[in-house]
Amino acid sequence: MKRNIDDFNCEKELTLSIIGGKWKMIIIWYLGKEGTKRFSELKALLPNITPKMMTNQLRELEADQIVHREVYAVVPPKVEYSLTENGVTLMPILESMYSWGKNYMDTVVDEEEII
Amino acid sequence: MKRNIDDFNCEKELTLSIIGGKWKMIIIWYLGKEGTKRFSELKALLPNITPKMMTNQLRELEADQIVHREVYAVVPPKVEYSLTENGVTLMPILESMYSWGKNYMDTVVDEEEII
DNA sequence: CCGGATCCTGATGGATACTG
DNA sequence: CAGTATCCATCAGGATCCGG
Repeated sequence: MKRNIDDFNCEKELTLSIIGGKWKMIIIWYLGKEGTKRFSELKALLPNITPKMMTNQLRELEADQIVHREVYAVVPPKVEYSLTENGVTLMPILESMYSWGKNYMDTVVDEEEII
Repeated sequence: MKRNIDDFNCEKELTLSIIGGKWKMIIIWYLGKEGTKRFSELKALLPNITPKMMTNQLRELEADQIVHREVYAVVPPKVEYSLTENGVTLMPILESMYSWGKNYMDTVVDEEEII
């Protein structure tokens, strides 16, 4: 993800650019809730994700220092992913978004047309 | 923004789909901080936005019941935008994202290469 | 078993000009 | 003043195949 500092109107946008990817929030969520996961364990939690997208999203989160990637030089290959300290600090925000969305669904969503 | 309920892994994604537009967060932010604004007042606060995008983003926020649109039948035309109660409840999340992003910038961003 | 390389598409956002 | 209309650029996300 190219990121130009001028693209941000303010710090909120930076935050959004980090968690805004299609799968990033659930990845962070699971790593935060369940701790360290191997590539295949994580993939098992995200039924519809392709390996490519997993790699893609994990790499971006790694570049943003949200996720830590630990490679073990063993056969068969073993790679473990976990949250960094920065990543852990995101959890409260995800919690807020979770409960806001939950409440929103109850009060608004079932009144409108969802395709 | 088309929104299919099956696209959401969980409620966080719903929240993201609401605030995730290019300009939505700043719009909500300003309406929350400064209160009711006319179209042109809001546009003046967002230097690089085009009228089309303003309309676009405001209409989506209106459909999601985050923003209220009040039209006055006068000449010249006058339209005022304000946050709904639902919109106001988003402010704490934006505050969190703001301070997280601020802190992140101090601790991480200036260490890495930003193009 | 993990994930890189390549190619492709549709949604999203932008420029510019015009209108009730 | 408060938008529309039209056209176009970009890129995140996905399919598929390949490699260490």
